[in-house]
Amino acid sequence: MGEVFYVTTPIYYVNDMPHIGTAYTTVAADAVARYQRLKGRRVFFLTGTDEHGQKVAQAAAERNQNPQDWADSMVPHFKETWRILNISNDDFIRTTDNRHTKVAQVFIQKLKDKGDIYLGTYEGWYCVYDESFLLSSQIVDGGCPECRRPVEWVKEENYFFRLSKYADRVLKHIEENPDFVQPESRRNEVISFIKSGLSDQSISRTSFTWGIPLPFDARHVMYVWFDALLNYISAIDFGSNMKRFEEIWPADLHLVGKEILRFHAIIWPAMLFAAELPLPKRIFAHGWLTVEGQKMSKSLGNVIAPKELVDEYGADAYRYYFLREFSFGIDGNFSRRTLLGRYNAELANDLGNLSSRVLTMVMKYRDGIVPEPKASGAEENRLREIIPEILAKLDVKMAALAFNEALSAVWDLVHALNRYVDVSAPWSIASDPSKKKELDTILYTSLEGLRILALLIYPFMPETGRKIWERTGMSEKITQARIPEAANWGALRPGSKIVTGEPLFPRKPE
RNA sequence: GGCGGUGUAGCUCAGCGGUAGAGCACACGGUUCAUACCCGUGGGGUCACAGGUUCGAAUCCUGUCACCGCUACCA
Repeated sequence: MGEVFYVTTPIYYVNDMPHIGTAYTTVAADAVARYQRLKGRRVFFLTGTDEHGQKVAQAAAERNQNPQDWADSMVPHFKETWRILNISNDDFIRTTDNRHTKVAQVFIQKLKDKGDIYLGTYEGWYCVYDESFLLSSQIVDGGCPECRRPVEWVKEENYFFRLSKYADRVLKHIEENPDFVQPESRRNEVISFIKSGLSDQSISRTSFTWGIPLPFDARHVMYVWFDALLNYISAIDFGSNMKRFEEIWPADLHLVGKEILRFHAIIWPAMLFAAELPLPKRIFAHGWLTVEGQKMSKSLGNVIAPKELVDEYGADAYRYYFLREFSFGIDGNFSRRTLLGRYNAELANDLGNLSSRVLTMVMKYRDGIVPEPKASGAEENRLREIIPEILAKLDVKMAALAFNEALSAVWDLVHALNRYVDVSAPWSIASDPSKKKELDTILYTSLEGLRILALLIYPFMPETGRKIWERTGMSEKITQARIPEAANWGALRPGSKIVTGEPLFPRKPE
């Protein structure tokens, strides 16, 4: 079971356009997926959209559209955003897909048959926007404590899921598996929340119809969260192709924002226990992004679309910035100043310039032909020795989802290469025929270092990794390369032809 | 109110019992292959504050202040 490395993003709610917060999760998931593929794992990387619920129905009604048309019109914005960010998802699930609604119905029927779902009545306050029931004590100034919108008094018949029945099992699982919910601070919050007592969850609605009908009572539609969580199994053919399902499930990693951790860490495991399915191996809640020190919100008008930044900096610089600047588990602040600063200092000056200077010298001194290296000296050995260390560190940091530290480790190689070139000073011996072998060795070593660097960069910046790889004269595709083998010294063949090109990251004015 | 976290160089943060660290910014030196880039060196911190434990505390304990998260409750 679960031979495939299965990584997921949340499915994004179609009422909002994708923004840098949405993309943050997806970019991180993509780096994980690409890194695992680079290591030779079979990977299944899933993202998608969450399309049911009252909010969608209302948004559609405001535009005189039916909900399906409205959702259909929103989905391309997500797909396009993932395309321009070079996201390598293997599938895109929509909760309005037939394959999803079928699975959701099969799943809920199974729980009903088991007696884990019962009919009850709810009377109380309800926030339409958040689709959540509220205690009167939670009401703040007559509004929802979360979104501040007015609340409604409702009385309706609902089906309930016996969450309370599984509370102890979920708690035990979280306590016995320290890696199940991360980071630790979030795990502690989840534990204390469960300990404070869980009540059964209302999982159906009758006040509107935009949802998946309950197979055992067509007057009800499924509560949007119950529906949404099931995307993780509907996309991999639960119930219809169990062979495939078992190859992929359980998920190795659910990446979520901190605001939806509770659904993933409590309700989802309880649902899986009820269905007698294995639990995901790990749920990681990342932090939120502020923009120039302020919470990102429509009312403040500071919501940033990824496209805006990609148009200016390119997809790879975008990806690099968001993975390098922030510590994944905690909140971070996006600012134009730090984006520009990292772009110029780390991408243009450090990496781009390194690539230029090495390739230019090979072109200039050896007509673009990869030279045959001779005996390694102390500086060559020093450079070569750090590569296994960096590989090891990269692996540890990627396992911890510490993308910023992983990239920092990769940049150790960038700096080491720049230092190597300086110390070796190939330009000082370029015109001395008696130093030909020495120059050959320096140029080969620089190129080979650059080639390996391309490989390590690839999960984070796929286009840049590919370009550098090809420019160093590698004819094999980087997509076929695997670490650690491809990171072994000496794969670059003397006699190959290197390629120069436009600067990878042209410096931008401050 | 309860539980938890954070407070370290101008900025962002790492360190979490053994002589204060990184990157950026700043200053100086080297170099000229390269995207006016790279490499090296340096200045800069009573590690929030006050007590305590210890041979020794940024690191452990207690208290205070500030900010943050989760949660509860009163009106």
